[in-house]
Amino acid sequence: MAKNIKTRAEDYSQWYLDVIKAAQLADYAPVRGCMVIRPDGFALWEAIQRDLDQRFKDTGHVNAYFPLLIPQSFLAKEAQHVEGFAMECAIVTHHRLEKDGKGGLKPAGELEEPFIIRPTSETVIGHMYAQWVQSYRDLPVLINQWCNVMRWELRTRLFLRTAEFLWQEGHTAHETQAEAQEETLRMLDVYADFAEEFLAIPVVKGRKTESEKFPGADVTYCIEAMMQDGKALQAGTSHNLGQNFAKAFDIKFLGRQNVIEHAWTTSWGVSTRLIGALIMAHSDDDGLVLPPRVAPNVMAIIPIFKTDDERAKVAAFIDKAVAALCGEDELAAGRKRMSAGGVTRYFFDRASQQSIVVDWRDNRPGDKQFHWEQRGVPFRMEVGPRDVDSGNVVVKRRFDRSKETVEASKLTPKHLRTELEAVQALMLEKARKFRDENTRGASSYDELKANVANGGFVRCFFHPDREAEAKIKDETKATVRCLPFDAQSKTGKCVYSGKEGAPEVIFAVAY
RNA sequence: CGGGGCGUAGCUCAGCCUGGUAGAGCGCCACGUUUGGGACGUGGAAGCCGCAGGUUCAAAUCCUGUCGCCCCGACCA
Repeated sequence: MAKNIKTRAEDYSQWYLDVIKAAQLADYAPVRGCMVIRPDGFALWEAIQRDLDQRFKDTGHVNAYFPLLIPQSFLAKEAQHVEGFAMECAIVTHHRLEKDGKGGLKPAGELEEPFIIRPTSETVIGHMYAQWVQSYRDLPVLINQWCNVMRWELRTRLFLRTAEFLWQEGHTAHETQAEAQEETLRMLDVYADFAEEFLAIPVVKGRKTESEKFPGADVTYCIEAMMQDGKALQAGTSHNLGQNFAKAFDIKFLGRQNVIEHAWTTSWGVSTRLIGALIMAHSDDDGLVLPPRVAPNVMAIIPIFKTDDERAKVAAFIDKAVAALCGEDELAAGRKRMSAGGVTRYFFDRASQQSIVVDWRDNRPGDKQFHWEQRGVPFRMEVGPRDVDSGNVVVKRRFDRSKETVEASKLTPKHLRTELEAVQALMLEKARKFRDENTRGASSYDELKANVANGGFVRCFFHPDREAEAKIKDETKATVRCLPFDAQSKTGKCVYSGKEGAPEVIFAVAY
């Protein structure tokens, strides 16, 4: 048992924080609510970026960058938007610092119009699109940006909700409502596929209720995931903004019929919150467990030796194994590479930047086992004199802690890839099974209350209604996570009002 | 922003009530013995006791303010 990690049963919140700390994913910053994403945490974000970015490009999008600061007046141009975000904006009111005469500094020039630090970029992007779009021939505009945003949240949690966070926000403008809707759903599918295929997190696609939708959107779609404590986590959103922002920012074009029309826009985003989801969906009481596709290191090799002779023998064996897995060129390149603290790194796959590490640190083997285990590395391989003599090695699988003795000659890239893919599939399957087992129904309000208290998702019929939702949240802590797509045709008797014709919804306590 | 807990070495914490030389375990460094799942011994480095005021001959300790963290709410990706 890990001595630096509380168990999930003991204290789930503490477990989450302990896992992050043990795996060195993030640290608290000196500024309230902000975090430092450490290299091992940032590598996860880079992996997410690489895969998602390709999916965006594959669907025709391009990247650009818009500024961090937004004129305060922009926010006010869309009524719902300002209402949704005003409360959580950080504002820049001054520029320059000057000496305050007491050995310190004070802000000097007050700005004529304050800037807000972007909480999201619909407004500034809308402003620019208005200038770029003149004709229907300029449409669609399909731009994404990777950036940071800031929301002055009252209560923060590493990765799940920090004041500043990293995300991507896609912003598109279209000629017709139908095209915008198609785009909104296309990107929701991109997110859902990504979550399942890459992060091994099963998600429910659905639509948000009026009270949960994005401020300024006509309709918001989302993917919802279940964490191991049964709580829901919104893992991504895609908004059809209708003509709301186009009207607020004058995104107009001359249409095919020679009349001026407003564009139809969408926006969609996922954030570093996904790293929180990754941790809470898969990790265990021993620490981080990473789905192989996300893992920066796919295998850690732990040499075992006593004497210099043994060390040389083991090193030669490991070199052969690395050459077989990563290639001779990479073995040579890896030897020349600077290595931090005795851990040498060899790229197993240059495209995904995933590597195999050899832990030559001057620690005991047991320490190294725990080290890589807590960091979620999918496979660990011990190589000692006994293994060199027998030609077999023991490969340990992080996902289920199983061990396998493998003939060294079978350690080929193909073999490792097959093993990695097998774990990827098993992890998705396990998470899906957990979610399904923790999804219940309810035919009455009492049953809804009882099942929500059990944790997990509750699928039931319900007429979305701002007041009823607020009341239910008050009484059960649960909110409508979405109206799931996979149940849209069915209607039934509302658990709250008793009225017929209610759509199916998912209730859950959410992060 | 409301309620609760807490800021003392890199980490976890004791000391505070009753003011008077700054402590432990883990980690870190050196050396030795070790090394197939978190080793042991010896020696060592390491702290403006969160920050700012106040009371006092004297403050980690008492008082005021402030900042931050964790948990529970409200808000939210």
